[in-house]
Amino acid sequence: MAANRNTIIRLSKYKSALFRLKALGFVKVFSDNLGDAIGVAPTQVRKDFSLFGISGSKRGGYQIEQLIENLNALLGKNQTEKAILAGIGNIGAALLHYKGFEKEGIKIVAGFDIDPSKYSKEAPTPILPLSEMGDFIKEHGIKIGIIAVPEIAAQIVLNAMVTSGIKGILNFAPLQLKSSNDVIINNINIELELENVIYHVNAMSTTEGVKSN
Amino acid sequence: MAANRNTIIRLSKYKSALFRLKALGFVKVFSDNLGDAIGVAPTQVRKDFSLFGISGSKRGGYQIEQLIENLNALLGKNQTEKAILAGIGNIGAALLHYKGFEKEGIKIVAGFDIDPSKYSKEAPTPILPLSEMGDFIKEHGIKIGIIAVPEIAAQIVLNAMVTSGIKGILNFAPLQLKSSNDVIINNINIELELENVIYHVNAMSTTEGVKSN
DNA sequence: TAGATTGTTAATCGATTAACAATC
DNA sequence: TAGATTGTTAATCGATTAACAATC
Repeated sequence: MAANRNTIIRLSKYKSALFRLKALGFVKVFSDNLGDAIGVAPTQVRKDFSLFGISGSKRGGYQIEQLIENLNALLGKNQTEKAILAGIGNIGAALLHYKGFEKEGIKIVAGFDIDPSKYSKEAPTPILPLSEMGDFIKEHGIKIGIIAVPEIAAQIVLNAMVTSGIKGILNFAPLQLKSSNDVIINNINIELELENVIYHVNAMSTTEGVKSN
Repeated sequence: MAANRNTIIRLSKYKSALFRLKALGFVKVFSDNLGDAIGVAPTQVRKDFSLFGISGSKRGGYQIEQLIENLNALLGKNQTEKAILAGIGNIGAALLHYKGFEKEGIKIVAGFDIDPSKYSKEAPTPILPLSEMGDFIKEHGIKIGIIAVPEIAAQIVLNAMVTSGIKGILNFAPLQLKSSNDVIINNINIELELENVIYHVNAMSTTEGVKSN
């Protein structure tokens, strides 16, 4: 009934699809089109919108422009969201330079690491000692943290973030992090996702007759 | 009933937890412990195992060593799995150097890009022209591909992979890729996951009374 | 108007959890 | 044996989908 994780993920997907449609010059859209675009049933689309009080017109579908505005308001994309990043290793450095965040209104305002050779206080996005992270979070009122430190350090970094006021975390360390339930943690475990692909590929080739080879 | 995505993800998580328990010197484990470890109900654990014919002993729980073996066999982790990577940008380069795959028996055997300055045929993991990807896949019988190219190139790269025989894909380009249903595609959309965290943080602070601030 | 599409209620489906007999 | 834990069936829960009245 409520706004569960999958519902929100779908809202974000609708928004991406709407931007693409808008870029193509479309002005209105039907639940049918939008369903096709993100691979769900049209009823699902209408149900999702109705859940958040977004309505279209009975015969004319939804106005794309207005729908985007509604979704932006809902997803909190009307102001830029500041985030910090802990761990400037492989993944961390990639995230730091990742272009995709900007268009979603997300800005990584600082990175933190324990390795002094990584520090660069004058960079556009400064890299600072991990020991300064807590103060930085408090001083700038940051709510969102990204964890890209090694597995062994992840829980400690998490605790430091939460203690200083972080409320939402995207975690790339390959373990299930735990915290009190007034903190949102979203775990992205790349190994696990790849392992999952491999499983399904192998399962497929054994179940449904081996092809070619 | 069948082995859906979430079930497999849980199996992988059990396996990680079991490795940790084993490292701590434990020999056997109960569904209760394992449930705690990955945050699910003990019944869920037993159900999952029973689904794959993994059984314990009525009074003594499960032998960790044996359980790991069972899970490895199931998840196809008994032999190394070869994968290729398309797109050596921020994310691609990070994945190329990512240490986590090795311990899961996954090896990226080659990277591909269109930028000649990225090529390095002699590197331990060679970076080759994207145009050679198809032949490489066929020649080495690769089944798993990772896509880390820009959004605009993703569908083309996907098609090239599938045409050459790739059966499973982990996609980091921020769009929902589509293919025939004998190809497994697992989309990791980092922006979307972060946006999701932000939504829930904002939703929380408005619903459950703003705290401190 | 007739036709098409929304919005919502009811039905279905699938996954999780509870209950409990079997048994170590 | 008594107590604890598995394995599985039945119940519950939640999310998706179908159906259809309202209406543009």
